[in-house]
Amino acid sequence: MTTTESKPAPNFIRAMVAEDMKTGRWDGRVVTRFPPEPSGYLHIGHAKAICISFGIAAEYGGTCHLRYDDTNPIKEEQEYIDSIKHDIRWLGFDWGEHEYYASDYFDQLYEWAIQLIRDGKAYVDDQPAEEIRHTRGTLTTPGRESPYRNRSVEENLDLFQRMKAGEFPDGTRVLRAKIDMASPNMNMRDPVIYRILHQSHPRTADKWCIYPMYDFTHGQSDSIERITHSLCSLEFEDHRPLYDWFCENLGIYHPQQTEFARLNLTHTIVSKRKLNQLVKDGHVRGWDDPRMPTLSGMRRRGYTPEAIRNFCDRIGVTKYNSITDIGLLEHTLREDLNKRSPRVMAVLRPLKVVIENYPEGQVEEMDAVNNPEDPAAGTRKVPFSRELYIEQEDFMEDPPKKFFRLAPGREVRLRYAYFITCTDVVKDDAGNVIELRCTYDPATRGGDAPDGRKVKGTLHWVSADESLPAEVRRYDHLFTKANPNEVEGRQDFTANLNPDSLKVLSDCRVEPSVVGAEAGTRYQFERQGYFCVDPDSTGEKLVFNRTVALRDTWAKMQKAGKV
RNA sequence: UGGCCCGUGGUGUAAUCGGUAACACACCUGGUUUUGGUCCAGGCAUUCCAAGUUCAAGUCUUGGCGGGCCAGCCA
Repeated sequence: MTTTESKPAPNFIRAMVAEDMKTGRWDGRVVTRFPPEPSGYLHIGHAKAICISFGIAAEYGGTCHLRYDDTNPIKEEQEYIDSIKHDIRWLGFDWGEHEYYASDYFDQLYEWAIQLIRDGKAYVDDQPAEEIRHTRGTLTTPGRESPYRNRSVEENLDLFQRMKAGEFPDGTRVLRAKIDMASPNMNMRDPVIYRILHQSHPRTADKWCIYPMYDFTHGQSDSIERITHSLCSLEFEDHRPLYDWFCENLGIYHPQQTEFARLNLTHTIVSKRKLNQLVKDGHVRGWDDPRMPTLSGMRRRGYTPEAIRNFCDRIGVTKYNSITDIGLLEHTLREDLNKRSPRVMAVLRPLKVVIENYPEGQVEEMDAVNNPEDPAAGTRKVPFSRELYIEQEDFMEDPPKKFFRLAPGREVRLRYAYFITCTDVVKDDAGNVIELRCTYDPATRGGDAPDGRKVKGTLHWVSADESLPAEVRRYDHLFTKANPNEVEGRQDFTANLNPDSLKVLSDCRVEPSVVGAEAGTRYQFERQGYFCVDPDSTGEKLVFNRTVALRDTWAKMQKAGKV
């Protein structure tokens, strides 16, 4: 298998790790982690994070842990835990033995909470949520201290233990860190670190009715696992002081958190909440709908892990909030697919062609190259006969100057077969072209004219009788606008959903060589694009997803009005 | 009128201790071609602005301007 694995460009994180290795800051260790919350499916944005954390660890012979940040049982499910593992493996990464769950640390976390209380650095607050919100202050004004802030250690200990014992209903009390209600950083204004949630957990079942918050879990989990470089996205920058505060005040091993910008892609949404909404509201067929930017959707669409990894290597890593052109993703996809996909001929919108001077009942087996990029892929036979199908858009009755395809009186080449000339056009009562009458030149067998005459166009085709029926699902961007969040008035991002993101072509014909192809098999349909077999395929009818179209200079010319 | 972070071509990135802007995508030209694909050649930026330091500034300093994030008992 030929693939193009590009090297990741230098970036500030790599530079930092290289420096740490040089100075021996972590005794030569590199331990990173990928910490998903199992509350949804992984998407292309996660792929970037995965490539960074797993990639850097691998580069330095270190390890990258898979750790589920499962501290909120209200949102988390086993289904997500399973899909996440599957997707990371598919992407090509391996966490080995290092599969962890923050929930495995709940006992330790509880002990640390007790420690903070004993040290006078945490207290139980009886204020309701609204009151806590009110007294937190605003971005420009300091917060007010809770009246419960100075309870005795004994009372705090007692209350916290009773919270754990299930004596209080949800929302009635929380444990807060005692830091600084006047801090300009909202995260430091006595953050809530434990809340009461009488909710069964996918892993710990009903053992707990209090659950630690992210801030009280993440850094400590990193610490327990002796992570060296805790790489996360920019929105956690403001949380780093808190991360550091817990490590310092607990007196535990202290990893380095470093933030980078998350991926934004044009015409795409990468927000778990919004992706969830698309699924729940039925805008797409599920998490693995081929239009979704989820790894499962992209897999079903026909993306290769290599293409995604290459993409991630090329977008770089910075602290700048950028929006990457989805064209780059499509480029790395084509680049990979071009090298590995066997070529095949398929007609998506069939137009019948009858070769009048070709013997009735005769079928010839034409030799076709499987992959011009890979001689080792060999050749195959494609049946040719008197009645064929070509693409409707490959014929024009009154073509513009630069149209190189078939038209009345024009001669073109049928790929790997013969030169044919259109002699007549058959129409229905409505005036639609329903059939072409043509003649062929027997001397051009294989596609070359012995007399050296040239044709401008080469068309793909299938034999009417020998070809197989198929359905093709043609996808376009899920959102019409480059920035789907750009809406007017009260609209939300769904207002930018592309009504033509899925176009089903149900009367397609494919050459017989693909018979029985298994779901996931990829092909290039010559002159059209890359396609893969969808699991919806049946014995009677293959269903294909268009992974990505070939570059189409002709379409571009038409669009630019240069025709 | 708080704090933190960021600002290099249309886009995304690169540029060792300051040394005279590189790569990719996109776009435009042209060439090759039995895929209007691939491939090949060429074109496309005075680094947000303004001062300052320096022989020399994308890199350092100061001041502007612009953008992002933060007021969940989400992560």
